[in-house]
Amino acid sequence: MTRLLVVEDDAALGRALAIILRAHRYDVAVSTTGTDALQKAAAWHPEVVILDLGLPDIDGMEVLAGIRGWSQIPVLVLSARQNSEDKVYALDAGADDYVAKPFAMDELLARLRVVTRRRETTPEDPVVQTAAFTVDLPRRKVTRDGAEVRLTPTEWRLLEILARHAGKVVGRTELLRELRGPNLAHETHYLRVYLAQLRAKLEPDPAAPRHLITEPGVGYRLEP
Amino acid sequence: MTRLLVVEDDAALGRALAIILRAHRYDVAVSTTGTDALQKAAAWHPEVVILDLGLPDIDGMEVLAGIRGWSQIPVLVLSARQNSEDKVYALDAGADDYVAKPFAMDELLARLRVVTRRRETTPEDPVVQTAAFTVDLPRRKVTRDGAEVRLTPTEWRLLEILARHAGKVVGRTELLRELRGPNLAHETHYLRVYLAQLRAKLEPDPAAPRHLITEPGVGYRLEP
DNA sequence: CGCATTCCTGACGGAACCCTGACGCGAACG
DNA sequence: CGTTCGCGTCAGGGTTCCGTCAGGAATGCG
Repeated sequence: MTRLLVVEDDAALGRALAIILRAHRYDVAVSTTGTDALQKAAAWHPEVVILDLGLPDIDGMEVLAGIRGWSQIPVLVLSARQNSEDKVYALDAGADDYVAKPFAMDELLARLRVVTRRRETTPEDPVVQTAAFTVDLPRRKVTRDGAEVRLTPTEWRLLEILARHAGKVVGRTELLRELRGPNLAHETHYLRVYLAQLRAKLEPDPAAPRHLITEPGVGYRLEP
Repeated sequence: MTRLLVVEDDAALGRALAIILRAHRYDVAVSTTGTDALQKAAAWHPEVVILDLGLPDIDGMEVLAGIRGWSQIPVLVLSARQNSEDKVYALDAGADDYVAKPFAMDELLARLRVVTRRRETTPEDPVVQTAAFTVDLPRRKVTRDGAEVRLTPTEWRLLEILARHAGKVVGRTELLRELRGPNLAHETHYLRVYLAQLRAKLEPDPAAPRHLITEPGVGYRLEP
């Protein structure tokens, strides 16, 4: 769930927003003051901030500046001011969007999706580690004792599948389907050859594998 | 200068926009039809698109979909429709912002700065360095041993994409989509030729590349 | 209109890789 | 005790993939 910080001094509106946003599967926290907002932003690390500029203690623009001082998280500004001057000021100060009140809820939700969509396209980096080697899936790299290991495309795809199911057994037919398509899902010999190649490149003692383990009669398993 | 494509069927408004935007140091091209917009987007590779939804030939939403089919460049939608329904539809279809007509020019410029700002900050470091050469993305320059290296436009675009994903592998199809559009995403030979040209200009020993590395069967990678 | 640069395609050599076959070994089983 | 089955190892032919060179087409510039 996406963590979302709502900064809104109007308690009724804040509660309403929180309810609707939670219904749309956001993990919502609400601040009613600027100081609390800055504190929550630093401590809770929300992934998006909805910021109403009208706050009781400090100016909303200062809250924005305070956040931008150390973070690039998306900030969507909400304000009663409609003149373009204020919009320009907020947008140039680092806001990712500006919605004037009164606003349509579905539009706010859509604009929220826009700013969060950008983060999602940057996939997280799942890295699988074992005692002997490290598999970096997004970078498509395998390192052993700090040095990069060169793998052929097929070797990599095989290791990738095992790494995605790290710790679990992957059936032979499933592996072969991914590697060679559904028609040749019974050529188990093919797997043995490539498993041997992977072990030769990655295992300290290829004859006694500790991480690329075969489950007799079933398939193979990558043990972290 | 930031390349900016304005898609606007109203010739007078299009010209006015172009003049103002050029005064703000954008490199502007104008399309008055949807087909021309799609063609220009693929051929000219603008960095931002301003898209009016009301077009004479094809629906503006289809233009948006056409661009989103192969590129993630920011698209700022301009429309006379004010109801939130249309806004939600466009935003969810991949638009980065939605400005309703009539609009204040300074607000449009501010929102333009927002979407371009994001592009500039996406790479962690806008300057990618290797042991042999330096790629300065904002200045569009490559230096090697202190001297600037002259690159052709295509060579630069290729290097730019690799630099944006520095350290990570970029798939062949992704590279070709960015370079030549979605239809020719299988001409891998084209990539080999240009990679060779880049290596000849940048690598100390082009026969044994250390930074412009090929990942067999997958794509290429720029190693810092 | 002529020149220069750049873009793109084709042909070719070489290297890397994929896949298959043959064989050895140990365990399970009758 | 012999057979069978599954697994691992080694090696080699065929093929794919990559890099290089070259040249015509297209484009931009003076």
